[in-house]
Amino acid sequence: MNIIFMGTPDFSVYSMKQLIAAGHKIEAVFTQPDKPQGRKQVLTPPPVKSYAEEQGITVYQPKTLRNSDALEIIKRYNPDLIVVVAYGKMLPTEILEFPKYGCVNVHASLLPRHRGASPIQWSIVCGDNETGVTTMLMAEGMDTGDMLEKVVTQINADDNYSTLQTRLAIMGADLICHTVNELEKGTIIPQKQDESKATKAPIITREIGQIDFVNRTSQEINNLVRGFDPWPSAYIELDGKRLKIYKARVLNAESAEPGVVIESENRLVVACANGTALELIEVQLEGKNRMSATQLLNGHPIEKGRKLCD
RNA sequence: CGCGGGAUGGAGCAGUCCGGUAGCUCGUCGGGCUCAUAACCCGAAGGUCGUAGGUUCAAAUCCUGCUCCCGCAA
Repeated sequence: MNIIFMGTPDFSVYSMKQLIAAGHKIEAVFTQPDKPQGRKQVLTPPPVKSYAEEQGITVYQPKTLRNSDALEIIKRYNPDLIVVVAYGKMLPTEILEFPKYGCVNVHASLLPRHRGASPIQWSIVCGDNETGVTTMLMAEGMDTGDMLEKVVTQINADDNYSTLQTRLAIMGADLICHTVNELEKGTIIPQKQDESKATKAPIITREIGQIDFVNRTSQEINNLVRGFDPWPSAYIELDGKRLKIYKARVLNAESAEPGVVIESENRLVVACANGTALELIEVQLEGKNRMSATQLLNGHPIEKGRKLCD
């Protein structure tokens, strides 16, 4: 098949590579414009662009697809199919309807659960036991298209955003290749999404990572820690500085006021809601490197009984 | 030149404003206590204070250049 590929982050590169390996011809690539990144604010190309250039594929980085320019480009290539993987822009109807086989999206959740920009993080934060990848025929709404194929994976206790993202990217790459082949053969019957079961996975912002010991159980907080590792990470305020939490452990119920430090000698344990408690294991203080809670306590003693959360 | 924090024995920090014999918590090693211990007690080793230069009788500390790490921002 002749394909136009649209995607931006590393997650997308997996699918793109696999499609090429499967013998599909990627005619052109659409990706987000280069953005300033890092401490020096250097203009950096998205991973998909770097890979496309390696492969000698033409790259387009329009600010928007909602004008005639984008449609003209696509008409010129006359693709059989457009594959969209974490592109980060909505496609207008004219583009959605143009290719012979339509536009297929790879979405990193089991739709209709977690529609939106950050399905992987939210699946962990919400405490889901399983998640997966869904391919769908794109429609106008946000991830509302008819579903084509799904694969499922368990979310393990030691999964974090990073590990799950990599696993889903690999699964997604295999799935999209399979879906494309099946589409070509015409053997898939698209299935409508059950609107009543739809949930949203809005884009992640830093503030969502703020830990609330008072109103959340240690299990919920640990999910937040895992879902936001390594970015943007769950955090608390400590002496006016931000303390990121990268690794924690859920402990048995303790009868203590939520938000209070109940152990601070060799390890750091904080009481949470509903009689639960969380041991902070790996942390990072603003301006410092990542360290164990024990190391933190060596240099920054924290009194037992202190309240860490308002 | 986007804003900001930092570099001090193996680890995490204090000391820097107000120059003058480098300290704390841990780790390591040796000894003791104990049925035993990751617990406790006693003792020891280990630092050209990131780097280059300057000021000074004297610099971790003041001044200047450089390198590296990190937070914000994405």
